[in-house]
Amino acid sequence: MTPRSPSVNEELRRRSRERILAATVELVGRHGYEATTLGDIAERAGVARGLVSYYFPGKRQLLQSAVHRLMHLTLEEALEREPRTEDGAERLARAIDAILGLAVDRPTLMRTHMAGILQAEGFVRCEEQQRLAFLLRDTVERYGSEDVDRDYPLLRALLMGSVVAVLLPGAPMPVARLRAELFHRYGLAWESGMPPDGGPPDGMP
Amino acid sequence: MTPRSPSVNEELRRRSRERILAATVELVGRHGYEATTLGDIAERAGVARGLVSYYFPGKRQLLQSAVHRLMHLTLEEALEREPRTEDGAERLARAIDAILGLAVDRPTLMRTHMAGILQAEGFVRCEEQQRLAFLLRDTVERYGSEDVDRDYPLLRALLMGSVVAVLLPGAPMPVARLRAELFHRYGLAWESGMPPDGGPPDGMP
Amino acid sequence: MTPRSPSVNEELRRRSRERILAATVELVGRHGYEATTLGDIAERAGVARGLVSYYFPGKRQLLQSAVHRLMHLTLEEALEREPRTEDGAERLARAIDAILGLAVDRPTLMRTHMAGILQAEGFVRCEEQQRLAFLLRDTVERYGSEDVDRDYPLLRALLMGSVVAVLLPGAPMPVARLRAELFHRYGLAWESGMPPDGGPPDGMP
Amino acid sequence: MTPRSPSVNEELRRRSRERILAATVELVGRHGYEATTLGDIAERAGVARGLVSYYFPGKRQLLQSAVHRLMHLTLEEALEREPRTEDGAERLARAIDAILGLAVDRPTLMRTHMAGILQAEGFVRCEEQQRLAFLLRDTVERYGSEDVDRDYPLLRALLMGSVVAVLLPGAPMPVARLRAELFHRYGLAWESGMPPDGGPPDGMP
DNA sequence: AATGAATGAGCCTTCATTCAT
DNA sequence: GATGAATGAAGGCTCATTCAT
Repeated sequence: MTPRSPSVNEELRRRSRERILAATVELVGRHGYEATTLGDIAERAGVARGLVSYYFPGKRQLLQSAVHRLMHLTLEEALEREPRTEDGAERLARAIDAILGLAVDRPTLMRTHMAGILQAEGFVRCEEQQRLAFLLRDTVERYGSEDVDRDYPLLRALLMGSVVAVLLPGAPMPVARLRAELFHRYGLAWESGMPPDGGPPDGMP
Repeated sequence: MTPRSPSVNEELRRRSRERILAATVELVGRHGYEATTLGDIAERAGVARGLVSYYFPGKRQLLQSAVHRLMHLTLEEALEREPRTEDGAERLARAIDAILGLAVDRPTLMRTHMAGILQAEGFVRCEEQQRLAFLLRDTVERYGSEDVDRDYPLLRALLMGSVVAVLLPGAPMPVARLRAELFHRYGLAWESGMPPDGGPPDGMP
Repeated sequence: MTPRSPSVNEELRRRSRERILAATVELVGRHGYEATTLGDIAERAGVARGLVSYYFPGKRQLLQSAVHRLMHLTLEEALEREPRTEDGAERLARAIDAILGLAVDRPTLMRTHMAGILQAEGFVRCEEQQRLAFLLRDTVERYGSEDVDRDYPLLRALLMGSVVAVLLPGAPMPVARLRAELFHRYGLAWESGMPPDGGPPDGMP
Repeated sequence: MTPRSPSVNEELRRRSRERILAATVELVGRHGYEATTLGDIAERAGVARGLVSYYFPGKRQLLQSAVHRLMHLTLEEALEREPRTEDGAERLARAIDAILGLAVDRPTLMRTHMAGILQAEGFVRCEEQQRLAFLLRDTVERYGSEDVDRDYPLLRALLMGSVVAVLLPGAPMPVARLRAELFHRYGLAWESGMPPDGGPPDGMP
């Protein structure tokens, strides 16, 4: 007989949002953007169709939030992985490997994401994007950048361009080669980073 | 009621195709992919709505053909520009500058194009794409590659990734910087290539 | 192997338009505005769903066109009815009876129509409305008005207000009474006009 | 945790209701029916979204209550205005002027209202409507009607029809003219009524 | 009495594509 | 070779309403 307490409401909201974001990553990652409808996402998330529109102002923005959240979580996990390190170079290496790893592990999702942010009006500053940006800026800073406002966009553009190069249909660039170029550019040791999926790819010296 | 001669027919066909392709480049370059309908394109080209679908098997493929044709023409012009040269390095430099120049001159078109080829089913081998590929392979070969089947995809991926990096919404990478990185990678002299729009950008050594 | 001739196209278009308009009058007249969907209308008209939107820029405008067309046809028929007359008063009487007759015969349709033109943006000058206006202006003119630009709006407003009064839910005004007031206002003889459905209603002196 | 006393509860309820009704008049009067959502109204009234539906059984009914309440208040004020009068003709004149005044002062609101009661199921007997009806019946009675059950609906229909004629989009009827016709019909003196906004309009004899 | 997260039916619209001519 | 009327699936979105608290 009493309205729900604010904290309960917040928890309710948070849970619904997360279910929707998770469902989005899953379905778009599997079937692509156009083949996934908001109805599919709602169904998968176990919420009503309208709730998706209630929380996210559009399909594209939803995907943005979902992928940026995934990138943030992945990056965070890589940076905090044991043995935890404070070494700036090591952290940058881990960041690079985390992003490239996403391209390898979830090619459809990342392709869709890249396509999305390239399209007009496709890039929107959502909360999740902000969190990812913060983490990446911090990584650049700890790496020893003297001008983060210059070096962060550079790293971001290089990473995104690399993701595209790796995912290019027809004749993609081998990840190992791109990793090597990026590592070389930033003066990182090959052994750094440690891609979750194992050691150096085949064919690398 | 005399049947048209085959050659006249072919000429008619060629003209219609070209008008459609030109209209596509223009409209998509101005308004983007989704905001441009096949009806708009047909109207602009001065042909009937149905003719567009009659010549091109889909909207996406039409865009592919249109952009690849533009890239091919641009590249060809750069390579044949006076003073014509047979020097492989110079020709590669010109090719890189031509592609980066397109990204700068027609950002919306190139963004749309990149988004298109990233999407599932987005990349189709059309005639125009073949011609572009041939020219680029030739450039790699004359540059001195010993393994064109390895080096051509590499160059292609690097170029496409660079276009994305340059066009990245939010915080793009400066073209000059990217040009420098590519030239350095391929051991090209800064003075090579000669971007049509002038000499080295400010701030570059 | 030759495109359809323009005249054939026009006939095709006219037929589709009319089927849609007729279906609209029928369905909205039976079930009301909100209970009728464009899909229902398309189905009834035997055309594809999209064709309705192709010809009419919106549901409301479609209804406007449909009802104005009906009013025009009804009015025209009343004015041309045998014995045809050139007498201005008689023609005005017929016009008044025709409009009031519509309110009586198709209450739901006319209620919906009145509601439509009262709503914001609800009144749009469509071709059908123009034709109706022309006929009514002509009637006012032949009646002997010295200032049609003043007297036509007056008649129109009186007629529309009368329709509303006749259709007012809860406690409508008897048509006969309203007819009497209008006829008196314009100095028309009770015997004029001749409503199609018979002589003077019961209870009138 | 002490239960609120019944009277306090009632006061709370009354206040919430009134805030909602006021917000409705304001928002619908400004933006129209469709452009106003229950959410907007709740926000403006400073209550929760659900409370509006809790108090009023539907959007249409809410609007009915809101406008009928406004009409009742306006009418009441006109009838009680100093110098207060018991003269039946004078009171009827005031009533007519009050209603026409509303059409002039709040065109969007009254248009919306008329559209609402014309629509199927649009007319609902709410408490506010009852109060308005009572006041108008009383006015008819004091005016000297011998058959209120016949004359009240007549007056009501004439008034509503007049409001429509005045508000007709495209080519409305001048209020002064309509006022004259109504006054003439009921044998009222032009000087009666006294529209709040001043004396007889220009151009009237 | 009041809250607001959640519901979900239903709507209009767009537009690539087809096909008779 | 070309036309354009017609198709019809698909889609995102709004919003009045419900209900647990």
